[in-house]
Amino acid sequence: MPRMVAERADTLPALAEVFREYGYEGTSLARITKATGLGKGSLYHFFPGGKAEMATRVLADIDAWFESNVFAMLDDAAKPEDGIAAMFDAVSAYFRSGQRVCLVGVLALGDTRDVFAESIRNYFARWIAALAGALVRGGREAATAAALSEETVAGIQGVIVLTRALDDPAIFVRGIEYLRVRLAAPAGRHSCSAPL
Amino acid sequence: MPRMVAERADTLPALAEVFREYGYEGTSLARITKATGLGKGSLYHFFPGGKAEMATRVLADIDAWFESNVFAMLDDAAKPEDGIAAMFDAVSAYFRSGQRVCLVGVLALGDTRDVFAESIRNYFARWIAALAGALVRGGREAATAAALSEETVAGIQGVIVLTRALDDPAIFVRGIEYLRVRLAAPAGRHSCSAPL
DNA sequence: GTCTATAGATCGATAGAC
DNA sequence: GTCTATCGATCTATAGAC
Repeated sequence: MPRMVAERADTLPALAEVFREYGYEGTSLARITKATGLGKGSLYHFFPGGKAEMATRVLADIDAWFESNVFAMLDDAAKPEDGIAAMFDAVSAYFRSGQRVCLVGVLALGDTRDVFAESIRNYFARWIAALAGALVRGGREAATAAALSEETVAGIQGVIVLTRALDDPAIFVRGIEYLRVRLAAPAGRHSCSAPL
Repeated sequence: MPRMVAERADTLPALAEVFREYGYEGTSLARITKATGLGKGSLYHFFPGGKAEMATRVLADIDAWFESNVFAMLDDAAKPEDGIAAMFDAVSAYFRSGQRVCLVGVLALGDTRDVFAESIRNYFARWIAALAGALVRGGREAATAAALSEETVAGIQGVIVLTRALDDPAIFVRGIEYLRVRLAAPAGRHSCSAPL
């Protein structure tokens, strides 16, 4: 039977939401105690390294989620196009049509980038590599797959920014749909006429 | 003869750099005094509204720069493809191949988004509209131009994020080149085979 | 384990001398 | 105009009662 009392891992989703909303510098311990319902004593019991450790553990938690729900599908789907479709579905749900921000991207833009550099790099490099692998198994040339996967992952980050900037989830939906169609386009050249 | 003593406008570039590097919450007055060389007294003389006014004026300054160096070229270039080429050149130089971050994008992701909502919205909406206008004059259909311009502006934001995340300016260069080629592709359909 | 109290530093902002 | 001094609030982090 799961404990009602929080374990450290139970606090991570709430923590992640605070970091996403306020960024690293904007996330104060006061906001964290409010979001988690835990006092500072408990927080420092779970995370002796303080705020930096909280963010590190959140990043690891996010990475694990993507590993299970996105990267693994790209690696293991019997039909690579199914894995790619699953990726877009998972991403659309995870980012709530662009109303939820990518914490890894937020940290990449900030001045604390160096502190979390390895986590940030691994997350994006793993994502790009997994997508490129699926594209290669789907018949693309290696160079084309590498370029397409890089552009797709960047494109997802871009539509999140633009969706937030214009406060219009339709931008996210259109952008993801465009990226989806582009990857599904018949192989041969870098990109082909997309029916948009 | 220009005064050696700083006017308010003279402080804006240094201010912008601090906000870019540290975000809004991460930008302290201590960092601002260090970057501008001005004491708090002078800063509050120039910006009675404090940090919020500093950020607002910086946003207006950025918007003016893009208006002169990007949007106007898109609007007024005799040949629209020249305006688009000028846009990519200006953007590549401005963002220093992705090593410099887009402050408007950073603010769009943060929790202070609401405070600067109008500036953020105007910046991106103006950019997308100007680019779409150039594409239409270049022979694209209105709907295609609207979609392409939205995807291009999002794509630029995305490659900035990814370049910072992987700390590799080559990603920015490749991404911009891809976007450039895509917009230059012959009209007719949404996108065409790009020679990448 | 979880809390309250609080330390010590830094925050944004103001006052007043010059 | 620009500075220093300083305010009260808030920050991260710690200490110690329970």
